Amino acid sequence: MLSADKQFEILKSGCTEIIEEKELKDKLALDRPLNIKFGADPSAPDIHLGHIVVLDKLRQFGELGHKIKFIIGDFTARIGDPSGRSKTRPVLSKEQIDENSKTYQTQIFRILDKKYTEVVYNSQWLENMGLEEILKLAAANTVSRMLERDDFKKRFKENTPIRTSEFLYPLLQGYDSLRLKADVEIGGNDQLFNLLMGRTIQSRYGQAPQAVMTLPLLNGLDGVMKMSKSYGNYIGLDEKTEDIYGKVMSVSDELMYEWAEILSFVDKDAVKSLNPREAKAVMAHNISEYICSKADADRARDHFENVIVGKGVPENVKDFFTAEAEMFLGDLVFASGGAPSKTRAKQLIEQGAVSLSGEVIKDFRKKVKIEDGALLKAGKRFFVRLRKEK
RNA sequence: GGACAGGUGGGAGAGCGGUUAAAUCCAACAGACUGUAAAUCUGUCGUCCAUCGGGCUACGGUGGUUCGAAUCCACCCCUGUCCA
Repeated sequence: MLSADKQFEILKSGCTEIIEEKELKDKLALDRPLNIKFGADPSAPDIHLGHIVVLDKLRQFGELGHKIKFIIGDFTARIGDPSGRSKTRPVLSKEQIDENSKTYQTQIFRILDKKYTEVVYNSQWLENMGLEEILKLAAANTVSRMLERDDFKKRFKENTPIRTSEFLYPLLQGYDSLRLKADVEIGGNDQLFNLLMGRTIQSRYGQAPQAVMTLPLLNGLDGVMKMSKSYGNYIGLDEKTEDIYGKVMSVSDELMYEWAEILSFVDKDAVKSLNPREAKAVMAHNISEYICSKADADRARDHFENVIVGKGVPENVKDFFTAEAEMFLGDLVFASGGAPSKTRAKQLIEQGAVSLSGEVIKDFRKKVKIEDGALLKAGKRFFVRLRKEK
């Protein structure tokens, strides 16, 4: 193991806050693998770029020889984490949560190594918790302290509902720390309150409080709200590399610089010195490579330059089979999946977004012959090759 | 338990008997332009049939009043405020 000072130096980089720095140093000096806790809420199945900030930090811990306790909050997901919310989260069914946790795991192990990671479900101890225990736990905090939380305060002020159950969430999360004997818990900036609750609970039960480490939140594609599945402004780990690359390219110049600061694997110097167009391409490549692979990232870049910038045709175009000899263009666009409805197809066509074998057609009622191998394009990104069904 | 306010399209938020598929803003999509799927400008933005145009569905739910309802009435469900 590296010396405590060395470890601390590595771990500290990129953090927003460490509580307390001295405590963390002391723990590292114990010279044993520490229990590093991270809780994930399986209310949405997709891991996105925003999660990577934290996952990357966990990876560092793991590689330094510590043990990652990756909690799937399957039980707490039934309450819904109020953090950073302006609304009560929708409560999920058990089935949905199970489903989500599965996809979750396959995704996290693309970044974390199984050798230092242990996955635990908090339903293991929360499911059969007795009322007596719950009451004891609930006594660990006061209503006014709960209302000090910014998100609760806001909702309270704006008269949006706060369920009593939501008050339990941080307490249960703190209880998780107790059960896992967590030495350190890390999470996003918005988790600060929940993380600190772990310390409170641990102390109350006579356990040494965990050190807390928070990492910056990544703003989503819109550049305004934090990246989140429910806002639809995210880049998912499971997306096609072409889409990941493209989404990064579509980010505003401003957001690009923000991301470059936060994401450790982006070549900051290059991004700062190049012009925005080039800088964004570098960042898009860095991110694609981190999530997928170098080969995929290269392919995505070529695709982008060729198809989007050069208005060319992608290499692998899907086939659309039909037995018809001729069709109305509008129907063709709809049937081939180029538009979600016929009305949409019509609109696309009238806007000049549809072309057949390179020729733009603006008449959605035009009967077009289905020629084997003809290329249909609808909008910037939809391509399909027509095939005659025998 | 009582009094009051409110529930509108992906989100925010107008409308309060017909001229409203429903203002406006945001998001989304398309086109132009460009250094980019940035920015900017223009357009589109329920759905089905129809190349004019015409249906159907839609304003928490169910029923009702009316020639006609998102708009009025009744009951129900949900949310907030104040009082207890």
